Amino acid sequence: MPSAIESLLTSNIRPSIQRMRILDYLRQRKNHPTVETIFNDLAPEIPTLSKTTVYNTLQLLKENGLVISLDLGEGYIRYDADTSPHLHFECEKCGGVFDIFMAPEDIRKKLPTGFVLKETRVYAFGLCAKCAKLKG
Amino acid sequence: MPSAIESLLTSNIRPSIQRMRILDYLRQRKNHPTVETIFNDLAPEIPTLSKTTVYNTLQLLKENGLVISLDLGEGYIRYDADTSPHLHFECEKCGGVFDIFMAPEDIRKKLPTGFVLKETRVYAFGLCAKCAKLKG
DNA sequence: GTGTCTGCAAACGATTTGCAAATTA
DNA sequence: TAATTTGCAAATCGTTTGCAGACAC
Repeated sequence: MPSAIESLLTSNIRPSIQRMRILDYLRQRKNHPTVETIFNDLAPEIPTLSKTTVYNTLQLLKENGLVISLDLGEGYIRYDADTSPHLHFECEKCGGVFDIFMAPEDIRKKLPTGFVLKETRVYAFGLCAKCAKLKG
Repeated sequence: MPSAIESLLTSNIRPSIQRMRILDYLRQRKNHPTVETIFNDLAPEIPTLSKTTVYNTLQLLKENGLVISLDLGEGYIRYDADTSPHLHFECEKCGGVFDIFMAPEDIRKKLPTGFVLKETRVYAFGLCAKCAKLKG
């Protein structure tokens, strides 16, 4: 995995402090954070940071394939620096989002004749192992 | 398939004109309409209809399992009176949403030990057969 | 210096909420 | 008439946009 600055330069993105830190943050914390979370966590070390910059940067990173976005119907969008094909499992109890490495290509076979698959979004909801045990 | 009024009465929902027409509309047009579409199409025949009532009714129908909702990340929610397990294929060209009858249960086998699957949302994006042919 | 980036403030738009009038049992 | 339903208007909130100042090459 190339460093954040290397990844940005490869995509011809100017490696500003804000962009490097946001990409680094997403690569370190793999818990699919929201704009709100990213902003709150980085604001202390970048006091002048604005949410607009977080939005702008995430859109830029997404356009360049450095991150993907998840819309689990919560009313906001989560971001993930792991761009490999995998699906997301949201625990309905703790709200945690877990990565499940199944090939979404399995869906391709089921498509009607002539359809062309470009992207799949597979979201699963339920309980993670921890919460399933605790459940009364 | 019971009639709209029968389905409402079975769920102990008062069968108002608005509720019957909205449920009927969803059962007839299987194109996964939005609140906007439903409102615009029904407003001529129910001149006093408000969007609030469409929102209220859809929420009520959803809570009673008479419809399901789809969030394809478009910024608004679509509704579907077909509550049988199936996935949705959105054509990136015409925007149409097609039903694909694959068992989402296939995902269950891939979950880590201890995880409990409650719901799956499988969305596929690409081109429908018609648009794939037209594509230059 | 010229173009890009940042960030404040305002705008946007789908959805939700408050509440009074209308409807139904 | 008492409980429910409707629908207007305002509020909400994540996200987008306009633009002026800050920064980089």
